[in-house]
Amino acid sequence: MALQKVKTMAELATLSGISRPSLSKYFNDPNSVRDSTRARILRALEQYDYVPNIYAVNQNRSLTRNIGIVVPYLSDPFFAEVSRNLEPKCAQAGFNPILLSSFGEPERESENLQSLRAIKPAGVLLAPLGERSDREAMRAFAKDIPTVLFDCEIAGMGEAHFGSNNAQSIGTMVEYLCRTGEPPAFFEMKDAPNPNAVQRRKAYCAAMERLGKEPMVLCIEGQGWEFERIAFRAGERLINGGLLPTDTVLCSNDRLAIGLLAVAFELGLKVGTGRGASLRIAGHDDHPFSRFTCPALTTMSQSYDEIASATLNCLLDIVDSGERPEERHVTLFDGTLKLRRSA
Amino acid sequence: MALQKVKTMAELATLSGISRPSLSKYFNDPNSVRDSTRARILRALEQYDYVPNIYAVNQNRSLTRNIGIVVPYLSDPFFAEVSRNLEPKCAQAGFNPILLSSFGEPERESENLQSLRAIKPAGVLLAPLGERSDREAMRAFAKDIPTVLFDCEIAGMGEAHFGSNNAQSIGTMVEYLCRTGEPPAFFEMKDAPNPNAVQRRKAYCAAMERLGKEPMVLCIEGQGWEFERIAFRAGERLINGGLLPTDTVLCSNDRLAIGLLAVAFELGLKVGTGRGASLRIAGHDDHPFSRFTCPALTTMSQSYDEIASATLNCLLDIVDSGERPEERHVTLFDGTLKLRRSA
DNA sequence: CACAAAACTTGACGCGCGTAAAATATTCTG
DNA sequence: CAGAATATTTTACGCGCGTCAAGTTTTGTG
Repeated sequence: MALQKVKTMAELATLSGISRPSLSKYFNDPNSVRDSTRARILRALEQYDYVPNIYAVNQNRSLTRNIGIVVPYLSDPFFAEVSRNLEPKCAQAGFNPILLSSFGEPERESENLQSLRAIKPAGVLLAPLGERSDREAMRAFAKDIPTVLFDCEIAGMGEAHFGSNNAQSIGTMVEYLCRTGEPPAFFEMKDAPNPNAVQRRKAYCAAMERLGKEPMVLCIEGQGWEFERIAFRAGERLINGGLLPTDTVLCSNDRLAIGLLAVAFELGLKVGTGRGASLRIAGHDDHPFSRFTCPALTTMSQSYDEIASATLNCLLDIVDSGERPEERHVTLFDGTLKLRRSA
Repeated sequence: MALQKVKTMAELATLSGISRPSLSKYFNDPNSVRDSTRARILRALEQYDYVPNIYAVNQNRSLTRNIGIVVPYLSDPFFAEVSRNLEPKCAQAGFNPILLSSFGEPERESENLQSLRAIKPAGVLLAPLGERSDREAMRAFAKDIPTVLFDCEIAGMGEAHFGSNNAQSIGTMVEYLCRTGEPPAFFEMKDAPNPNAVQRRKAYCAAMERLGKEPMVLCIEGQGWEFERIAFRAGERLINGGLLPTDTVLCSNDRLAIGLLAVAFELGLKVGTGRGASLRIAGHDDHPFSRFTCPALTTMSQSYDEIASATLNCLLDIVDSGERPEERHVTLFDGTLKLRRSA
């Protein structure tokens, strides 16, 4: 703790007897100097408290060691979890993650990209808001700075995309629900803020038709990201009005399912598969709270970790190689069925 | 969109006919130049696409316009909400918020403070992990950089503290529960990671004694931040073992209550105040999900917004004035009772 | 209109570090 | 151990901007 503070590299150079360019090389890549030199530097760093001034460093580098991470909503456990996975991995690769949330607002998303520009990041991991995103601004951004999309796909945007295989996961769920009871209706928001929702509806319809059933889509009104509340209100109308076409509802995502479960409970409907139950509800995403709903929610889990890792690795490859891939790759991960009590 | 990109201030100076020092003054504080000059600069900025290089700017400033925000857990809706409130307010005050989450790990918290050091922020808003925080490192940090604590108090640390008035809020809840039914037992984690928990237990005991009741503390085992799961397991044992001393349980926070509600449901216990209900459960925090639990959770709400604003304003005052306050102020906000169905 | 005060321009230096070129030292090869 | 190959040191410049000092212009006052 009694380390002597050293402010500049030049000072450290005179104190340690190592030339400043060598120190500079070392801090840019410790392996770029000879073993013996690295040992000497490490010894010096044990003795003196020196950290390179990041502002001076970045001023002279066209590419910084920053990686921007832009997500639509930090409160959403999916993105909180993804960012948690991402941070240490960035750090380990020698990059500095900068986390920005758009809080569901397209203006905020554009601002985030704008402020990232000022930071000159080596690359950006972007989960776009979706339909409401300013595509033009985003495209311009992705052209200047290597950008990899995850979660939400926007065709042709960025160097690659990583997300969940909605066709597979919704298909699996529909197949399960049909096998074990009445075929499900599909519960979704009309103005879905996210292309995943559209893909999931299509996957639902395709799966139903494949199984020879008539698709039943319950398209509810509602704006914004307060999914639970929107689902609660709509569910109230549907249940009270006797408008549910079947006793099984597959929700486009867990947060809608949580709202629907809440209103079913409040209205005295027993949800589940056992005797006495009059409604089955299933979700999609394996939201952290879904195992604590009443009853616990049957859902499709996506591997947060897998998606996060793959996205980051893709970006790191691009950054390290210094060249953008010619082809844009799309990688989708299969979900797995989480069988719980609600369906 | 056809704006000509201008890279340096000098270039902008020659193009616009305004001297570079004047431009520099303008970018540091638009009001520091004469109205007519400002108008000319603004006109130039409409014509040319210029943004000061933040690295060059910050290199020459001892105090940057960055504000660090360090929270224990971003997945936790309280902090997600606080950070959402904070971001635009920082931006409006001309500061750049940098959000860092410690993900419940003390090492990560120390690393976050360390990396903030490198960024030389004007100030930091810090919600410490609590007991497990590295106090020595934190104190050293707070000595170097103006730091204001929120949510979790650590005596004497930082310039000020803003949090919730646990004595008032728990007192209010205990009083309500006693008035409307059996006196509550208090459900909490044994190794609470946060001083708020300790304060809440004390507040509970004090309130019970004030009302002439015997405090009943249910102290459950469990480590980490997976509160729902911990509460679920412990609740299972308590309920199955018939170990609940009363039909009313006040949980130290909503996430514990959510776990307890889930297990009560699973075990077939009816929770609520109506006839047929055999258990009342109350929480604390007004977690965003608490209105969608089954039944909806009665809890104490804290004003996220108020706490966030007050904390930031305090820091901005310190930063703007450039002087640390002599006295350390502690401000606690009262909670309000959210009466729902669970108690 | 004269004069002082305020704002501006010109010119110059420094911040801490990346990086290039040339000279010197070290390590490796046979 | 000689010679080549590789690392390091020395020296020097530039990055884009903050900021200072001196001189010039503009503004406001009586």
